[in-house]
Amino acid sequence: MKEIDKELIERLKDSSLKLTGQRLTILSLLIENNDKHLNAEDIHKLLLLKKEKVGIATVYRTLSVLEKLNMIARLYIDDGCIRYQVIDPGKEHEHHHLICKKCGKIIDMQDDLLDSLEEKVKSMYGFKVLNHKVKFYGLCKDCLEKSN
Amino acid sequence: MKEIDKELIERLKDSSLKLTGQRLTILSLLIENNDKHLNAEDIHKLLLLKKEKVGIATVYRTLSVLEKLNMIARLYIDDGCIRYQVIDPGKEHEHHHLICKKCGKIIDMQDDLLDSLEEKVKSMYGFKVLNHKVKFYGLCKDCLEKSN
DNA sequence: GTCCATGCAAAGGGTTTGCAGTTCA
DNA sequence: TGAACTGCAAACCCTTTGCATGGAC
Repeated sequence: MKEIDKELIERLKDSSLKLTGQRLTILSLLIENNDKHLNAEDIHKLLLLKKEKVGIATVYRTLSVLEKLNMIARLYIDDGCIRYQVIDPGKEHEHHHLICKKCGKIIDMQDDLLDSLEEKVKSMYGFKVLNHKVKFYGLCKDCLEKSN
Repeated sequence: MKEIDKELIERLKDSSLKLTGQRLTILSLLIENNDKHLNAEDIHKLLLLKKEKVGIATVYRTLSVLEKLNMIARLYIDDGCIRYQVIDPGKEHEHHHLICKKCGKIIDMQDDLLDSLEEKVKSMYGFKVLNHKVKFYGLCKDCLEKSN
């Protein structure tokens, strides 16, 4: 059994929740497609493709459970719908994102380059940073090259 | 007449749009309450309080117009609704935000501390940054003090 | 006078909820 | 067995749209 599944089971137990096929399936799907930043509808469609019959309500409820268990995190790309990303247990922080304004591509940027900034925030505002979300909007390499 | 109103009129003209009382009123309201990060419903309620009769549809349409004219910007706080913030004409970038996980307070942080980071992004990913959104989640000064 | 903007109400899309039946522990 | 979970459909909320009226230029 995968490490992440054990983690899921443990956290479910801690909250007196049950392990179900649907929950496992949806978490696996999120892990497989973590770079795609799926929303509820995406997940539902992918499940149908895999011939897994899961109601859309269950998808929403499962996402809500996984979020509460701190296994996935909401990700607001400015396209008006809620997308999710699996929280890497080894990482304290979420990814940064590079979002191309032209083609809409979302690039993960894993480097934790903000540590010095967080220190400044602490000293200037007395604000203790626990997590951060950073999004850079601009033009990706491909679109930049095409526009030249 | 205020500088920002002139700006509005000019940008409306540039786009062959008209200046209306509603547009002026909503922009003023956004400026007055810029630290509150209003959403469409907030604005509608505030207008009713001021005895200004503006339909909710007009609020949405006005926000859309102001956004296209680049006078306000969407702001995704992770509470599922779209909030807006006036773009300071003198600033290239939007504010950064410090969001307290305990009391929900949102603190504007105007310092542009990310320039060096943007350069790194360009060299590492070939990604040209045009704008960025940075949110720090954590504990504000007050909540930190209370928890001690 | 012409085009754009508004208000109302209805439609739309994504998300949540109630309920009866099912599954997990 | 009992509490939690699921699927379905209806309800819900926020946002958008169509249309006739009103207003800016």
